[in-house]
Amino acid sequence: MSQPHRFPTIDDRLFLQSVSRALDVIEAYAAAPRPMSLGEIAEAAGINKSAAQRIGQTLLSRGYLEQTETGRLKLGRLFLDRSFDYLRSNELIERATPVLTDLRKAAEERVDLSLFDPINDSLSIVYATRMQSKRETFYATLAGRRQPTYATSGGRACLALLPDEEVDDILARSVITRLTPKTETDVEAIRAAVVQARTDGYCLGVEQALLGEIALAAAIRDRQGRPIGAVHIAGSLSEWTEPDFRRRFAPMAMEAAGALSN
Amino acid sequence: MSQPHRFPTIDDRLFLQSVSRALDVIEAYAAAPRPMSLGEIAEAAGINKSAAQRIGQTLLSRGYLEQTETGRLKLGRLFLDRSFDYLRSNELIERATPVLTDLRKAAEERVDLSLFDPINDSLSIVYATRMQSKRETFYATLAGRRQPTYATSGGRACLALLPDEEVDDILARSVITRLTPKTETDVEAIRAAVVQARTDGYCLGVEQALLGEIALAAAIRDRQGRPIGAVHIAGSLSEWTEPDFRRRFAPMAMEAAGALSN
DNA sequence: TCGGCCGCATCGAAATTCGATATGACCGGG
DNA sequence: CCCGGTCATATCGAATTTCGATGCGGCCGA
Repeated sequence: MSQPHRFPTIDDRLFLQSVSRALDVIEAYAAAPRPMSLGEIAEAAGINKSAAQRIGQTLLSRGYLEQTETGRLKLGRLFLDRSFDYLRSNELIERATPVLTDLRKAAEERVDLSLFDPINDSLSIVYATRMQSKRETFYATLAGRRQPTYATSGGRACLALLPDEEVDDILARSVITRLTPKTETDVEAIRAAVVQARTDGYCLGVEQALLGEIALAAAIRDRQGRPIGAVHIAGSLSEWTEPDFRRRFAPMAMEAAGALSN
Repeated sequence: MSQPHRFPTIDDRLFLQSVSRALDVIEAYAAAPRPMSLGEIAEAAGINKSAAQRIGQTLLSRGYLEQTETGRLKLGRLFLDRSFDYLRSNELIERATPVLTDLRKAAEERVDLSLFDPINDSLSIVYATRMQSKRETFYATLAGRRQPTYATSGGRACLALLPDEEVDDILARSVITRLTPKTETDVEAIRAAVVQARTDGYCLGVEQALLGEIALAAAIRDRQGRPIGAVHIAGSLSEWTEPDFRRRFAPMAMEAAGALSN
């Protein structure tokens, strides 16, 4: 999922190998976040066992890894602390919270804030705030979840704010896979949805990322008019038809996104 | 807040200085999560400017730090990804999500899952899942938030499962400060609340951590009967009297915590 | 009982990291 | 208008720290 982020080119002389390898280790858990032995860590992170041992001990002593009864290593809860620091430091998220709370109350459906992610090549969006409705799947409640830009209403709403070349570039670099049987995989169709979103001011998607889900999002702009994130409203197809959902929630999402734009 | 976690004693030969210093840097943002210059980072993390430069560049190139327009460094959104991995890897959290969703629906108040944290000396609890009710303050919506064990209903409910010596030890090591004007700072009174929770099976606190808030929690036990976390229900004093809140929510919290214990 | 993997430990070699120092840009004040 | 301070960035020789091969005893399943 979160593969190659190494864009700010860096002077090799300033690059700390051991730090980078430590990051490789914690990122190894992204593929399968289960407890691992040193050997497994070494293989998953692409390092030797000695390095895994040193990094493991260091991260363990600092609380970023924890040990199971059998001595295997798993991710430590200190990552929660760091993500808290991040959320707290993000001006948009802080500003968005009361807006989303109101929106959640008015909509009575799940409301999310996602961040557009140029740092990760704009290929994915990250959910930063999630406000549940009645019943939700596990993942739909978790901040930090990533989804491909091309497949989510929020990602498409962000793309709609970019010039055609950039949209084409992002789509070209995207590995388009089916998240659900309904996921649109035809680039032309995705492009059309983006163009539609440009005139509508929001984007609607049906079962694009999750079966049974209808979602609608409006992009949040920065001072230069570039997308920085999106406000999502998501409901169940068992309760909503597409026209009803659109009519009811499009204005709400756009209003919230507008209030957060600047 | 999250100060000295270095308990698993470690063989110095296996300790990676540069990794540890990199962690010092990212933890420096816990004190004040604003963008920092290299000089500020160096001072906050207790390292020299050269080290700050190297670590900064390395973390930047990996996405764990981001750069403002002015070149200052701030926390990167990749911490969201890591916390997602952690949440996803935690068996209790996964198991708790549907239970909490139901509880949230039934209670119509804020519902939280907190983790008791022996790794941090049991001095604090961390919120792992937060399910908002109508209106909430910013921090009350964020996973990763820490609160002192002694001051929260969840922390006290966990303490109630421990033998007296351990309770006394934890309270003795706690730096007791007033989070609100109503925070109980008398150790004897806290101990009494813990004893009360032992017989009640839950713990109730009024404005202990947040003004205007009434909170109630029941502890989750592991197989050995030791506390691993707590289910919280929190409401507003403007809507609830203490007896009503207790009568209505104590059984619900205890049932949920019981279902998650084992 | 054997073989393989486990965590844990050791150690010499040297690559990697260290930290002092330099450069040029920027900013605000005198 | 030109200081003095701080900024990010870059350089470099020294040596500390990291590296990785190797060894140990324990555990588990065959």
